[in-house]
Amino acid sequence: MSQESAEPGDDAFRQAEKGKPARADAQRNLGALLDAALAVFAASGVDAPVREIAAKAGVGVGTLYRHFPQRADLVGAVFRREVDACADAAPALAAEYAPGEALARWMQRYAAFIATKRGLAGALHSGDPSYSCLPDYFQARLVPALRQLLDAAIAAGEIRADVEADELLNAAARLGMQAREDRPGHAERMVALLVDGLRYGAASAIPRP
Amino acid sequence: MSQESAEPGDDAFRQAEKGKPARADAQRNLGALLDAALAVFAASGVDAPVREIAAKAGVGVGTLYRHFPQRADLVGAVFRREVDACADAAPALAAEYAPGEALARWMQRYAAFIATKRGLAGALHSGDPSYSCLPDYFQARLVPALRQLLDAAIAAGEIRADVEADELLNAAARLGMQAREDRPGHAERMVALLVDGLRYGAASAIPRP
DNA sequence: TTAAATACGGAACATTGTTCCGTTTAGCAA
DNA sequence: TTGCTAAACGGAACAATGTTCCGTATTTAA
Repeated sequence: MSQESAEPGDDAFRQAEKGKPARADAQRNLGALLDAALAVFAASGVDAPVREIAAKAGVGVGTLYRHFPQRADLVGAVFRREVDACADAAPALAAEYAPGEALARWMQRYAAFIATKRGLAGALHSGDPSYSCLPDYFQARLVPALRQLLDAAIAAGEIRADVEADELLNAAARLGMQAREDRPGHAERMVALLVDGLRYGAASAIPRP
Repeated sequence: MSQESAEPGDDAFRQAEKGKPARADAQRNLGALLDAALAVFAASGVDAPVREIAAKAGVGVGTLYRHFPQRADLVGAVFRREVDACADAAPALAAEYAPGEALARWMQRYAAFIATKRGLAGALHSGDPSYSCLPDYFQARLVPALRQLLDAAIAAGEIRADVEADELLNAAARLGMQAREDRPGHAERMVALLVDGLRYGAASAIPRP
Protein backbone atom coordinates (compact mmCIF):
# COMPACT_ATOMS: atom_id res chain seq x y z
CA MET A 1 0.00 0.00 0.00
CA SER A 2 1.00 3.57 -0.11
CA GLN A 3 3.73 4.50 2.26
CA GLU A 4 1.61 6.55 4.60
CA SER A 5 -1.07 4.05 5.50
CA ALA A 6 -1.25 0.30 5.85
CA GLU A 7 -4.46 -1.64 5.90
CA PRO A 8 -5.95 -4.11 8.32
CA GLY A 9 -4.55 -7.52 7.88
CA ASP A 10 -1.15 -6.24 7.04
CA ASP A 11 1.41 -6.51 9.78
CA ALA A 12 2.72 -3.02 9.30
CA PHE A 13 -0.76 -1.91 10.29
CA ARG A 14 -0.59 -3.21 13.81
CA GLN A 15 2.90 -1.91 14.24
CA ALA A 16 1.93 1.60 13.19
CA GLU A 17 -1.28 1.44 15.19
CA LYS A 18 0.13 0.55 18.58
CA GLY A 19 3.63 1.92 18.18
CA LYS A 20 4.94 -1.45 19.26
CA PRO A 21 7.61 -3.06 17.12
CA ALA A 22 6.81 -6.53 15.85
CA ARG A 23 8.62 -9.40 17.44
CA ALA A 24 11.85 -10.44 15.76
CA ASP A 25 10.57 -13.80 14.59
CA ALA A 26 7.44 -12.17 13.24
CA GLN A 27 9.49 -9.76 11.17
CA ARG A 28 11.67 -12.58 9.91
CA ASN A 29 8.71 -14.70 8.92
CA LEU A 30 7.02 -11.80 7.22
CA GLY A 31 10.05 -11.31 5.02
CA ALA A 32 10.34 -15.02 4.34
CA LEU A 33 6.69 -15.16 3.33
CA LEU A 34 7.05 -12.28 0.91
CA ASP A 35 10.14 -13.85 -0.64
CA ALA A 36 8.44 -17.22 -0.94
CA ALA A 37 5.26 -15.72 -2.35
CA LEU A 38 7.21 -13.79 -4.94
CA ALA A 39 8.90 -16.97 -6.15
CA VAL A 40 5.77 -19.10 -6.09
CA PHE A 41 3.58 -16.48 -7.77
CA ALA A 42 6.13 -16.14 -10.54
CA ALA A 43 6.27 -19.90 -11.01
CA SER A 44 2.61 -20.81 -10.62
CA GLY A 45 0.59 -17.60 -10.77
CA VAL A 46 -1.36 -15.83 -8.07
CA ASP A 47 -3.63 -18.83 -7.57
CA ALA A 48 -0.83 -21.00 -6.32
CA PRO A 49 -1.65 -23.11 -3.25
CA VAL A 50 -1.25 -21.35 0.07
CA ARG A 51 0.47 -24.37 1.58
CA GLU A 52 3.18 -24.23 -1.04
CA ILE A 53 4.03 -20.66 -0.12
CA ALA A 54 4.01 -21.41 3.58
CA ALA A 55 6.21 -24.45 3.08
CA LYS A 56 8.68 -22.53 0.95
CA ALA A 57 8.87 -19.85 3.61
CA GLY A 58 9.42 -22.53 6.26
CA VAL A 59 6.36 -21.56 8.29
CA GLY A 60 2.95 -23.05 8.99
CA VAL A 61 -0.18 -21.98 7.19
CA GLY A 62 -1.43 -20.47 10.42
CA THR A 63 1.46 -18.04 10.37
CA LEU A 64 0.74 -17.09 6.82
CA TYR A 65 -2.88 -16.36 7.65
CA ARG A 66 -1.83 -14.37 10.71
CA HIS A 67 0.16 -12.01 8.52
CA PHE A 68 -2.20 -12.01 5.56
CA PRO A 69 -5.78 -12.85 6.51
CA GLN A 70 -6.86 -12.71 2.91
CA ARG A 71 -5.10 -13.94 -0.15
CA ALA A 72 -5.39 -10.50 -1.68
CA ASP A 73 -3.39 -9.06 1.21
CA LEU A 74 -0.47 -11.25 0.30
CA VAL A 75 -0.78 -10.59 -3.40
CA GLY A 76 -1.00 -6.87 -2.78
CA ALA A 77 1.98 -6.84 -0.47
CA VAL A 78 4.16 -8.71 -2.95
CA PHE A 79 2.97 -6.51 -5.76
CA ARG A 80 3.69 -3.29 -3.91
CA ARG A 81 7.06 -4.51 -2.82
CA GLU A 82 8.00 -5.17 -6.42
CA VAL A 83 6.54 -1.91 -7.68
CA ASP A 84 8.59 -0.11 -5.06
CA ALA A 85 11.74 -1.97 -6.04
CA CYS A 86 11.15 -1.12 -9.68
CA ALA A 87 10.46 2.53 -8.96
CA ASP A 88 13.50 2.79 -6.70
CA ALA A 89 15.68 1.37 -9.44
CA ALA A 90 15.10 4.53 -11.49
CA PRO A 91 17.16 6.96 -9.40
CA ALA A 92 19.78 4.28 -8.83
CA LEU A 93 20.24 3.77 -12.57
CA ALA A 94 20.17 7.52 -13.16
CA ALA A 95 23.07 7.91 -10.78
CA GLU A 96 25.15 5.24 -12.46
CA TYR A 97 24.54 5.66 -16.18
CA ALA A 98 24.11 8.38 -18.75
CA PRO A 99 20.48 9.50 -19.09
CA GLY A 100 19.71 7.57 -22.25
CA GLU A 101 21.34 4.41 -21.02
CA ALA A 102 19.61 4.67 -17.65
CA LEU A 103 16.29 5.02 -19.41
CA ALA A 104 16.95 2.00 -21.62
CA ARG A 105 17.98 -0.13 -18.68
CA TRP A 106 15.04 0.88 -16.60
CA MET A 107 12.62 0.06 -19.39
CA GLN A 108 14.09 -3.44 -19.52
CA ARG A 109 13.79 -3.70 -15.79
CA TYR A 110 10.17 -2.64 -15.99
CA ALA A 111 9.32 -5.03 -18.82
CA ALA A 112 10.86 -7.89 -16.87
CA PHE A 113 8.73 -6.93 -13.90
CA ILE A 114 5.60 -6.98 -16.04
CA ALA A 115 6.53 -10.36 -17.50
CA THR A 116 6.30 -11.97 -14.07
CA LYS A 117 2.79 -10.69 -13.60
CA ARG A 118 0.93 -13.10 -15.82
CA GLY A 119 -2.30 -14.03 -14.15
CA LEU A 120 -2.27 -10.97 -11.96
CA ALA A 121 -3.75 -8.89 -14.76
CA GLY A 122 -6.81 -11.08 -14.67
CA ALA A 123 -7.14 -10.73 -10.92
CA LEU A 124 -6.73 -6.97 -11.17
CA HIS A 125 -9.70 -6.65 -13.48
CA SER A 126 -11.77 -9.33 -11.82
CA GLY A 127 -13.80 -6.76 -9.95
CA ASP A 128 -12.51 -7.93 -6.60
CA PRO A 129 -12.39 -4.74 -4.53
CA SER A 130 -9.37 -6.08 -2.68
CA TYR A 131 -7.31 -5.35 -5.74
CA SER A 132 -8.91 -2.08 -6.73
CA CYS A 133 -6.20 0.11 -5.24
CA LEU A 134 -3.29 -1.68 -6.86
CA PRO A 135 -3.52 -0.08 -10.31
CA ASP A 136 -3.54 3.34 -8.70
CA TYR A 137 -0.48 2.49 -6.68
CA PHE A 138 1.16 1.19 -9.80
CA GLN A 139 0.58 4.44 -11.67
CA ALA A 140 1.40 6.69 -8.77
CA ARG A 141 4.78 5.07 -8.19
CA LEU A 142 5.98 4.29 -11.69
CA VAL A 143 4.86 7.24 -13.80
CA PRO A 144 6.92 9.76 -11.79
CA ALA A 145 9.87 7.39 -11.77
CA LEU A 146 9.83 7.10 -15.53
CA ARG A 147 9.17 10.79 -15.99
CA GLN A 148 12.37 11.62 -14.14
CA LEU A 149 14.35 9.42 -16.48
CA LEU A 150 12.61 10.80 -19.53
CA ASP A 151 13.13 14.40 -18.55
CA ALA A 152 16.79 13.81 -17.87
CA ALA A 153 17.29 12.13 -21.21
CA ILE A 154 15.41 14.89 -22.99
CA ALA A 155 17.43 17.55 -21.23
CA ALA A 156 20.59 15.76 -22.32
CA GLY A 157 19.34 15.80 -25.89
CA GLU A 158 19.46 12.04 -26.10
CA ILE A 159 15.82 11.39 -26.93
CA ARG A 160 12.92 13.17 -28.51
CA ALA A 161 10.54 15.16 -26.35
CA ASP A 162 7.13 14.23 -27.64
CA VAL A 163 6.32 11.12 -25.64
CA GLU A 164 4.55 11.01 -22.30
CA ALA A 165 5.60 8.81 -19.41
CA ASP A 166 2.23 7.14 -19.00
CA GLU A 167 1.85 6.15 -22.62
CA LEU A 168 5.37 4.79 -22.75
CA LEU A 169 4.73 2.84 -19.57
CA ASN A 170 1.60 1.35 -21.07
CA ALA A 171 3.28 0.45 -24.33
CA ALA A 172 6.15 -1.27 -22.57
CA ALA A 173 3.70 -3.17 -20.43
CA ARG A 174 2.00 -4.55 -23.52
CA LEU A 175 5.32 -5.60 -24.94
CA GLY A 176 6.48 -7.10 -21.65
CA MET A 177 3.32 -9.15 -21.31
CA GLN A 178 3.86 -11.02 -24.52
CA ALA A 179 6.98 -12.72 -23.22
CA ARG A 180 6.85 -16.33 -24.45
CA GLU A 181 8.98 -19.26 -23.53
CA ASP A 182 9.23 -20.20 -27.20
CA ARG A 183 10.63 -16.79 -28.13
CA PRO A 184 13.32 -15.99 -25.63
CA GLY A 185 14.32 -12.37 -25.61
CA HIS A 186 11.50 -11.24 -27.85
CA ALA A 187 9.94 -8.81 -25.43
CA GLU A 188 13.36 -7.44 -24.52
CA ARG A 189 14.17 -6.73 -28.15
CA MET A 190 10.85 -5.05 -28.71
CA VAL A 191 11.31 -2.80 -25.71
CA ALA A 192 14.80 -1.94 -26.88
CA LEU A 193 13.32 -1.09 -30.25
CA LEU A 194 10.83 1.18 -28.57
CA VAL A 195 13.59 3.02 -26.76
CA ASP A 196 15.58 3.32 -29.96
CA GLY A 197 12.52 4.93 -31.41
CA LEU A 198 12.82 7.59 -28.74
CA ARG A 199 16.40 8.17 -29.73
CA TYR A 200 15.48 8.72 -33.33
CA GLY A 201 15.14 12.45 -33.86
CA ALA A 202 16.63 13.31 -30.54
CA ALA A 203 16.73 16.96 -29.50
CA SER A 204 14.59 17.93 -32.48
CA ALA A 205 11.15 16.55 -31.97
CA ILE A 206 9.94 15.06 -35.21
CA PRO A 207 6.40 16.22 -35.96
CA ARG A 208 3.99 13.34 -35.79
CA PRO A 209 2.78 12.04 -39.15
CA MET B 1 -19.27 -26.27 -30.60
CA SER B 2 -18.20 -25.50 -34.12
CA GLN B 3 -20.25 -27.01 -36.85
CA GLU B 4 -17.48 -28.58 -38.83
CA SER B 5 -15.37 -30.24 -36.22
CA ALA B 6 -15.75 -31.24 -32.61
CA GLU B 7 -12.86 -31.95 -30.36
CA PRO B 8 -11.96 -34.88 -28.16
CA GLY B 9 -13.90 -34.93 -24.97
CA ASP B 10 -16.90 -33.46 -26.64
CA ASP B 11 -19.81 -35.79 -27.31
CA ALA B 12 -20.26 -34.72 -30.90
CA PHE B 13 -16.77 -36.04 -31.42
CA ARG B 14 -17.67 -39.63 -30.74
CA GLN B 15 -20.78 -39.32 -32.80
CA ALA B 16 -18.90 -38.05 -35.82
CA GLU B 17 -16.12 -40.57 -35.28
CA LYS B 18 -18.17 -43.73 -35.22
CA GLY B 19 -21.17 -42.61 -37.24
CA LYS B 20 -23.36 -43.83 -34.44
CA PRO B 21 -26.04 -41.49 -33.12
CA ALA B 22 -25.87 -40.72 -29.44
CA ARG B 23 -28.45 -42.25 -27.22
CA ALA B 24 -31.60 -40.21 -26.72
CA ASP B 25 -31.02 -39.59 -23.03
CA ALA B 26 -27.44 -38.60 -23.72
CA GLN B 27 -28.57 -35.97 -26.20
CA ARG B 28 -31.15 -34.68 -23.76
CA ASN B 29 -28.67 -34.41 -20.94
CA LEU B 30 -26.14 -32.71 -23.15
CA GLY B 31 -28.62 -30.00 -23.96
CA ALA B 32 -29.68 -29.67 -20.34
CA LEU B 33 -26.05 -29.30 -19.29
CA LEU B 34 -25.40 -26.57 -21.81
CA ASP B 35 -28.52 -24.69 -20.73
CA ALA B 36 -27.61 -25.02 -17.08
CA ALA B 37 -24.01 -24.02 -17.65
CA LEU B 38 -25.08 -20.95 -19.57
CA ALA B 39 -27.25 -19.81 -16.68
CA VAL B 40 -24.72 -20.62 -13.98
CA PHE B 41 -21.79 -19.06 -15.82
CA ALA B 42 -23.78 -15.88 -16.29
CA ALA B 43 -24.70 -15.81 -12.61
CA SER B 44 -21.44 -16.91 -11.02
CA GLY B 45 -18.73 -16.74 -13.67
CA VAL B 46 -16.84 -19.53 -15.36
CA ASP B 47 -15.40 -20.73 -12.05
CA ALA B 48 -18.78 -21.70 -10.70
CA PRO B 49 -18.90 -25.07 -8.90
CA VAL B 50 -19.34 -28.06 -11.14
CA ARG B 51 -21.90 -29.56 -8.79
CA GLU B 52 -24.12 -26.53 -9.13
CA ILE B 53 -24.24 -26.92 -12.90
CA ALA B 54 -24.93 -30.63 -12.68
CA ALA B 55 -27.68 -30.06 -10.13
CA LYS B 56 -29.32 -27.37 -12.23
CA ALA B 57 -29.26 -29.68 -15.22
CA GLY B 58 -30.78 -32.45 -13.11
CA VAL B 59 -27.90 -34.87 -13.69
CA GLY B 60 -25.06 -36.28 -11.63
CA VAL B 61 -21.54 -34.93 -11.76
CA GLY B 62 -20.45 -38.14 -13.41
CA THR B 63 -22.68 -37.35 -16.35
CA LEU B 64 -21.25 -33.90 -16.64
CA TYR B 65 -17.71 -35.26 -16.71
CA ARG B 66 -18.70 -37.87 -19.25
CA HIS B 67 -19.77 -35.16 -21.66
CA PHE B 68 -17.08 -32.64 -20.77
CA PRO B 69 -13.97 -34.25 -19.32
CA GLN B 70 -12.38 -30.88 -18.76
CA ARG B 71 -13.93 -27.72 -17.51
CA ALA B 72 -12.65 -25.91 -20.59
CA ASP B 73 -14.66 -28.27 -22.80
CA LEU B 74 -17.85 -27.11 -21.17
CA VAL B 75 -16.87 -23.47 -21.21
CA GLY B 76 -15.88 -23.72 -24.85
CA ALA B 77 -19.09 -25.48 -25.83
CA VAL B 78 -21.25 -22.87 -24.14
CA PHE B 79 -19.21 -20.09 -25.61
CA ARG B 80 -19.40 -21.43 -29.14
CA ARG B 81 -23.08 -22.06 -28.83
CA GLU B 82 -23.65 -18.44 -27.87
CA VAL B 83 -21.33 -17.11 -30.53
CA ASP B 84 -23.25 -19.13 -33.08
CA ALA B 85 -26.57 -17.80 -31.80
CA CYS B 86 -25.28 -14.25 -31.97
CA ALA B 87 -23.88 -14.69 -35.47
CA ASP B 88 -27.07 -16.34 -36.68
CA ALA B 89 -29.09 -13.42 -35.37
CA ALA B 90 -27.52 -11.18 -38.02
CA PRO B 91 -29.23 -12.61 -41.11
CA ALA B 92 -32.46 -12.98 -39.16
CA LEU B 93 -32.45 -9.31 -38.23
CA ALA B 94 -31.44 -8.34 -41.73
CA ALA B 95 -34.49 -10.13 -43.08
CA GLU B 96 -36.85 -8.40 -40.71
CA TYR B 97 -35.61 -4.83 -40.46
CA ALA B 98 -34.21 -2.09 -42.64
CA PRO B 99 -30.40 -2.28 -42.89
CA GLY B 100 -29.65 0.49 -40.41
CA GLU B 101 -32.14 -0.78 -37.88
CA ALA B 102 -30.91 -4.34 -38.26
CA LEU B 103 -27.37 -3.17 -37.62
CA ALA B 104 -28.39 -1.21 -34.54
CA ARG B 105 -30.32 -4.11 -33.11
CA TRP B 106 -27.55 -6.58 -33.77
CA MET B 107 -25.01 -4.36 -32.06
CA GLN B 108 -27.20 -4.34 -28.98
CA ARG B 109 -27.51 -8.08 -29.20
CA TYR B 110 -23.77 -8.39 -29.42
CA ALA B 111 -23.08 -6.03 -26.53
CA ALA B 112 -25.51 -7.97 -24.36
CA PHE B 113 -23.68 -11.14 -25.26
CA ILE B 114 -20.36 -9.59 -24.24
CA ALA B 115 -21.83 -8.35 -20.97
CA THR B 116 -22.48 -11.91 -19.84
CA LYS B 117 -18.86 -12.87 -20.42
CA ARG B 118 -17.28 -11.27 -17.39
CA GLY B 119 -14.62 -13.56 -16.07
CA LEU B 120 -14.29 -15.37 -19.33
CA ALA B 121 -12.01 -12.67 -20.67
CA GLY B 122 -9.55 -13.50 -17.93
CA ALA B 123 -9.68 -17.20 -18.73
CA LEU B 124 -9.21 -16.49 -22.42
CA HIS B 125 -5.94 -14.70 -21.83
CA SER B 126 -4.77 -16.96 -19.04
CA GLY B 127 -2.51 -18.88 -21.37
CA ASP B 128 -4.50 -22.06 -20.91
CA PRO B 129 -4.21 -23.77 -24.32
CA SER B 130 -7.68 -25.20 -23.86
CA TYR B 131 -9.05 -21.75 -24.56
CA SER B 132 -6.63 -20.74 -27.26
CA CYS B 133 -8.97 -21.51 -30.15
CA LEU B 134 -11.93 -19.58 -28.80
CA PRO B 135 -10.84 -16.08 -29.83
CA ASP B 136 -10.25 -17.32 -33.36
CA TYR B 137 -13.69 -18.83 -33.44
CA PHE B 138 -15.13 -15.63 -32.10
CA GLN B 139 -13.53 -13.56 -34.86
CA ALA B 140 -14.24 -16.02 -37.61
CA ARG B 141 -17.93 -16.17 -36.84
CA LEU B 142 -18.76 -12.61 -35.85
CA VAL B 143 -16.69 -10.44 -38.16
CA PRO B 144 -18.39 -11.77 -41.31
CA ALA B 145 -21.78 -11.51 -39.65
CA LEU B 146 -21.24 -7.88 -38.82
CA ARG B 147 -19.68 -7.16 -42.17
CA GLN B 148 -22.82 -8.32 -43.93
CA LEU B 149 -24.91 -5.90 -41.89
CA LEU B 150 -22.46 -3.08 -42.41
CA ASP B 151 -22.27 -3.58 -46.17
CA ALA B 152 -26.04 -3.66 -46.47
CA ALA B 153 -26.40 -0.47 -44.46
CA ILE B 154 -23.68 1.22 -46.48
CA ALA B 155 -25.27 0.14 -49.73
CA ALA B 156 -28.57 1.58 -48.52
CA GLY B 157 -26.82 4.84 -47.78
CA GLU B 158 -27.78 4.68 -44.14
CA ILE B 159 -24.31 4.79 -42.64
CA ARG B 160 -20.86 6.01 -43.52
CA ALA B 161 -18.45 3.68 -45.25
CA ASP B 162 -15.18 4.24 -43.44
CA VAL B 163 -15.45 1.80 -40.54
CA GLU B 164 -14.25 -1.77 -40.55
CA ALA B 165 -16.21 -4.64 -39.04
CA ASP B 166 -13.42 -5.81 -36.76
CA GLU B 167 -12.74 -2.44 -35.21
CA LEU B 168 -16.42 -1.83 -34.62
CA LEU B 169 -16.72 -5.27 -33.05
CA ASN B 170 -13.85 -4.51 -30.75
CA ALA B 171 -15.18 -1.11 -29.76
CA ALA B 172 -18.61 -2.50 -28.96
CA ALA B 173 -17.01 -5.24 -26.89
CA ARG B 174 -15.22 -2.65 -24.78
CA LEU B 175 -18.45 -0.80 -24.26
CA GLY B 176 -20.39 -3.97 -23.53
CA MET B 177 -17.90 -5.07 -20.92
CA GLN B 178 -18.37 -2.04 -18.77
CA ALA B 179 -21.96 -2.93 -17.97
CA ARG B 180 -22.49 -2.16 -14.27
CA GLU B 181 -25.36 -2.99 -12.04
CA ASP B 182 -25.28 0.54 -10.64
CA ARG B 183 -25.68 2.06 -14.09
CA PRO B 184 -28.47 0.17 -15.80
CA GLY B 185 -28.60 0.72 -19.50
CA HIS B 186 -25.30 2.55 -19.69
CA ALA B 187 -23.58 0.14 -22.06
CA GLU B 188 -26.69 0.00 -24.22
CA ARG B 189 -26.76 3.77 -24.58
CA MET B 190 -23.10 3.92 -25.42
CA VAL B 191 -23.46 1.30 -28.11
CA ALA B 192 -26.45 3.14 -29.52
CA LEU B 193 -24.34 6.28 -29.56
CA LEU B 194 -21.66 4.42 -31.45
CA VAL B 195 -24.15 3.33 -34.08
CA ASP B 196 -25.52 6.84 -34.35
CA GLY B 197 -21.98 7.90 -35.04
CA LEU B 198 -22.04 5.62 -38.05
CA ARG B 199 -25.19 7.27 -39.24
CA TYR B 200 -23.66 10.69 -39.06
CA GLY B 201 -22.41 11.57 -42.50
CA ALA B 202 -24.14 8.67 -44.14
CA ALA B 203 -23.60 8.09 -47.86
CA SER B 204 -20.88 10.73 -47.92
CA ALA B 205 -17.97 9.45 -45.92
CA ILE B 206 -16.66 12.27 -43.79
CA PRO B 207 -12.88 12.48 -44.03
CA ARG B 208 -11.30 11.57 -40.75
CA PRO B 209 -10.00 14.47 -38.74
C1' DT C 1 -38.28 -60.41 -25.10
C1' DT C 2 -33.78 -60.43 -24.07
C1' DA C 3 -29.02 -59.19 -23.86
C1' DA C 4 -25.32 -56.20 -24.74
C1' DA C 5 -23.83 -51.65 -24.90
C1' DT C 6 -24.19 -47.30 -23.25
C1' DA C 7 -25.07 -43.84 -19.95
C1' DC C 8 -26.27 -42.49 -15.35
C1' DG C 9 -25.70 -41.15 -10.46
C1' DG C 10 -23.45 -40.27 -6.57
C1' DA C 11 -20.24 -42.00 -3.21
C1' DA C 12 -15.41 -41.80 -2.51
C1' DC C 13 -11.12 -39.59 -3.08
C1' DA C 14 -7.92 -35.62 -3.86
C1' DT C 15 -6.73 -30.85 -3.52
C1' DT C 16 -6.90 -26.51 -1.58
C1' DG C 17 -8.73 -22.55 1.31
C1' DT C 18 -9.62 -21.36 6.18
C1' DT C 19 -10.08 -21.69 11.17
C1' DC C 20 -8.80 -22.97 15.75
C1' DC C 21 -6.17 -24.00 19.63
C1' DG C 22 -2.41 -26.22 22.27
C1' DT C 23 2.52 -25.33 22.23
C1' DT C 24 6.60 -22.57 21.73
C1' DT C 25 9.26 -18.47 21.94
C1' DA C 26 10.74 -13.63 22.25
C1' DG C 27 10.97 -9.80 25.20
C1' DC C 28 11.20 -8.07 29.67
C1' DA C 29 11.49 -7.53 34.65
C1' DA C 30 13.28 -9.04 39.00
C1' DT D 1 20.11 -15.78 35.17
C1' DT D 2 15.55 -17.00 35.91
C1' DG D 3 10.74 -16.77 35.45
C1' DC D 4 6.61 -14.68 33.52
C1' DT D 5 3.48 -13.11 29.97
C1' DA D 6 1.93 -11.80 25.74
C1' DA D 7 2.70 -12.73 21.16
C1' DA D 8 3.48 -15.79 17.57
C1' DC D 9 3.81 -20.34 15.78
C1' DG D 10 2.52 -24.80 13.67
C1' DG D 11 -0.31 -27.99 11.97
C1' DA D 12 -4.43 -30.71 12.78
C1' DA D 13 -9.18 -30.28 11.68
C1' DC D 14 -12.85 -28.57 8.91
C1' DA D 15 -15.06 -26.93 4.59
C1' DA D 16 -15.59 -26.41 -0.28
C1' DT D 17 -14.74 -28.04 -4.62
C1' DG D 18 -12.61 -30.77 -8.61
C1' DT D 19 -12.21 -35.54 -10.28
C1' DT D 20 -12.57 -40.56 -10.58
C1' DC D 21 -14.78 -44.95 -10.28
C1' DC D 22 -18.07 -48.45 -10.37
C1' DG D 23 -22.60 -50.60 -9.37
C1' DT D 24 -27.10 -49.64 -11.32
C1' DA D 25 -30.47 -48.15 -14.71
C1' DT D 26 -31.76 -47.26 -19.42
C1' DT D 27 -31.67 -47.53 -24.26
C1' DT D 28 -31.08 -49.95 -28.41
C1' DA D 29 -31.06 -53.67 -31.52
C1' DA D 30 -31.44 -58.48 -32.58
